Amino acid sequence: MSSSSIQEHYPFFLQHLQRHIRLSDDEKMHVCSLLKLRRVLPRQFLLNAGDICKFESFVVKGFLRSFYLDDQGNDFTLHFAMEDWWIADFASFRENSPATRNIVALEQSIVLQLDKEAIESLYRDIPQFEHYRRVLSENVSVTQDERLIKAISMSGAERYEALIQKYPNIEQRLPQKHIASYLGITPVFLSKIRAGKNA
Amino acid sequence: MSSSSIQEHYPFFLQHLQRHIRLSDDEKMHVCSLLKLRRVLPRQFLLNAGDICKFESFVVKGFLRSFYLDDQGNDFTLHFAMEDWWIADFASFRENSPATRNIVALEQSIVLQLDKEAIESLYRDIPQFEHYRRVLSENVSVTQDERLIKAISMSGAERYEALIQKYPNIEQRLPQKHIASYLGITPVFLSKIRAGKNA
DNA sequence: CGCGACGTTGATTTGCCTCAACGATTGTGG
DNA sequence: CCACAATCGTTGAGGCAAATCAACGTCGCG
Repeated sequence: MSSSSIQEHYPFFLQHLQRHIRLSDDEKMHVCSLLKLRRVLPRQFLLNAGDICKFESFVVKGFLRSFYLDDQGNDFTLHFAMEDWWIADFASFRENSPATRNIVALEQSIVLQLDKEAIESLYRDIPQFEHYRRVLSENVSVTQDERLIKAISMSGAERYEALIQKYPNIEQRLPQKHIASYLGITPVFLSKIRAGKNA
Repeated sequence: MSSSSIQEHYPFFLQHLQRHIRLSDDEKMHVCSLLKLRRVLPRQFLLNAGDICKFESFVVKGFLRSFYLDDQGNDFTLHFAMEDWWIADFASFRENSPATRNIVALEQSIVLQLDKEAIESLYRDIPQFEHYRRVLSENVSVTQDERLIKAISMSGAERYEALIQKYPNIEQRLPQKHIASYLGITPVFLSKIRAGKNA
């Protein structure tokens, strides 16, 4: 049934790349040749905390979540990733250190993966690639910064408002408890926020 | 008195750069020729919210703080910068948009500045520079990520502990109210945390 | 059908804030 | 050089936002 080949996902990936850099046909082929296809089912883990994160994963289809479990078992959602996003434990990936986060699929998903060797070879062979990664990383920094301001300066209800403002359809794709853990509040409290809104 | 010239600070800056990339003598000269020296006195602003951030500033000496003021006048410390660090409103710098943060000197400080034009010319002339910036930006992302985890998952007291663990001498250089606003708590509450510790 | 995951709602507790008053220190002008 | 104001940290009283605990209804699934 779903035995589609990796090639059919190249255009989507290249479209993403070309929003940042311009590549020759040879270069496009080269990049694509390094990609690995991986399918994950709902609830399946792409990365377990403690393991070393060997891949960065570009989401072609689906929805994933990275989260941190503290010693008491509390679940903190760190990031989501949907189509056109990358996800990984970047600290673990860079340092070859044990991951502090888990990554799990919420929906059946398809990702394209690059390992460290592949990325480093791309830095060598395609100068533009370093530029692409630099810009991407700067985007992440800026986004993180905004999120930090929100975490510190806004109330739970305000953060919820800001989130559904930014991602209006996130409530369709994501159970409330994960939205809550992303916002840094309990599901119970999120439920009360939502109840208050419709009063 | 303190009419030292910019040249005397080149070695410190180059030492920093060379921790990341290797440059020829010509390239070193070129980079340095683009730097602008700026001195700031305690309480003097390097950037006002609303203005466009025209420079990224590398701290040669001193201590600076970036902070966000919300509509009610609450002061949230976003970042510090001491010797060997960069500071700027990176979102404003990249987009030429009005800054959302202020940057102010806490001590008499000396910074070396690069404007956008300089940085873009360095991307053109020194391929290594893109690498340097990519790595730097990744470092920022990872650090931010850690801070976000802490903000969401730890109590005020725990965050305080983690901070003085990481920067043991920060209490000497920084008034408590700024530490508090960095941690996302009130100075009053920080004082009580500290009182509790010595019990 | 019955079990487990999820969301809701209410009662209670707690972490942190606000407000206010008080020393200690610093800086400033007479 | 002293007097005064301003800033900073501390401490206590009271309040609010959000957590915890617990009970209940709903839904999807074995």
